[in-house]
Amino acid sequence: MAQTDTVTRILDTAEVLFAERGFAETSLRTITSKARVNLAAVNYHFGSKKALIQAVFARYLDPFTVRFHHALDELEARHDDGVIPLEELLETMARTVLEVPAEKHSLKVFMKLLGLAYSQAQGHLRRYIQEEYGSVFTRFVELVRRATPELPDAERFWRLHFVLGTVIFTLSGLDALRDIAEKDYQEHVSVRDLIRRLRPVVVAALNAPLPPPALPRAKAS
Amino acid sequence: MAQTDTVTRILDTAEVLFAERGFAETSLRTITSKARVNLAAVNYHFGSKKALIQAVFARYLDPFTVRFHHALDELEARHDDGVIPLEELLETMARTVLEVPAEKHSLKVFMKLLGLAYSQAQGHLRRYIQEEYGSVFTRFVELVRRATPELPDAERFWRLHFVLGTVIFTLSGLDALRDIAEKDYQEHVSVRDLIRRLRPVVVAALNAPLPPPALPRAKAS
DNA sequence: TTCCGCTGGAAACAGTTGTTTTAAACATAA
DNA sequence: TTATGTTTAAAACAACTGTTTCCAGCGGAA
Repeated sequence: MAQTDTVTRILDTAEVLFAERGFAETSLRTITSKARVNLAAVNYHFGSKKALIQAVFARYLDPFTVRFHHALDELEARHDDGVIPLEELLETMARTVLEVPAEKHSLKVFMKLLGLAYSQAQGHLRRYIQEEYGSVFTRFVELVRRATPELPDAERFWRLHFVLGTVIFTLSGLDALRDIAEKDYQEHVSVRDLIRRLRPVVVAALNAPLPPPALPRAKAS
Repeated sequence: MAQTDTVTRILDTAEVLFAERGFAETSLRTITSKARVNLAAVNYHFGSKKALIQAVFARYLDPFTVRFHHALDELEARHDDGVIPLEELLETMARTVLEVPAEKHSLKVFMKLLGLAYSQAQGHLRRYIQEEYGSVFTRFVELVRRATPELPDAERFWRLHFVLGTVIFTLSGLDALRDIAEKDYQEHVSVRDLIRRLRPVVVAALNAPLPPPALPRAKAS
């Protein structure tokens, strides 16, 4: 069982280093030396650095999508009118996100990786995630649509991305923010605390009054 | 005046490339060849790649802080009780952010750079921005504090970062999101449209009801 | 004119990158 | 035993990185 050891040791080391420094700033030599495996092992087991990056994500996202689909199945079964209250949807998503990394890995690392996936160039990664895991997101959006029928489609689209930004930004920059917060307010902040604070804000954001209609752009003066 | 030409040509090219690919993924050779200047010009005029990166930010942030301080001065002068309504504060900030890049450069690039500054490792950049421009942010936070006296300090701290995440995330990923939105909703979205949509959401987020008090963490079962 | 500081061009520097190849060791299973 | 798939070791590969050096040209000042 030495083979599994090598693969998981590479993944464990790589995800931490990627989360700390980003993808381009982390060399294979740094990973393999810290993981105490041979340099060639990465290309042997994964094929390339790109594939390694995708594998790191897959290890989180595969169990997440499975669990999230299951959770949504149960939720839909409990509401036979097909309409699930917004709070329950958000609650379910939060619970699933919390559960998955808790099994073996750090939630902090997971969120930081998600943040990187959005901000780093790495076109192949965005494409990979979209193609591989886009369907869960689509399903979730459709359920949110039924839960907020009064919201115009375009408005809901944007607001979902607004709150997505809030969550990813906050949780992926958690370490730096936590340092500031603890220094200024002498208060320890766990991820669960943060989610507790996040919930009313997200609900309020989605239920905010509609913006005034767009005015035709006036000639600049 | 050939010297200024070279410097600004480097900056103009660098900011676009940085925004598109990130810092580590953009080599000096790519910049200098696209800008049609000599490779050595970067180290000659700026000293190093790090300094180039900081110079790119300074070109945006220097005029921004000046204008923002002025705008806040005027705002404080108009409210002699020292309390400025939250909506006015947000409105002023949005206007200033919109004005600065409009002079010469693209707002999209500016926001993407801000997003990179947060997510990319680049410790030197965060330190530089914090030391160089932290005071404007501190002033703004203090004004927000007076505008929302009912909010506990820690709660306001976190909510400000929540909305900061929303804005940076949305505006820095604008291109990708716009593509999806236009395909699905046949609606063109300008940055000003987005800010119009953003306003009620941000206000609602800051004014959301307080979360329930934290429960002591139960032993996992 | 001569001189000097600034700018630009081309080349070279030294180091790192991802990847591949060679080889030898190792375990497990047919 | 003979295979088979893993793992390590060491080295080399070609490409690319940021940085530095050397030298030619330039403008304006003496």
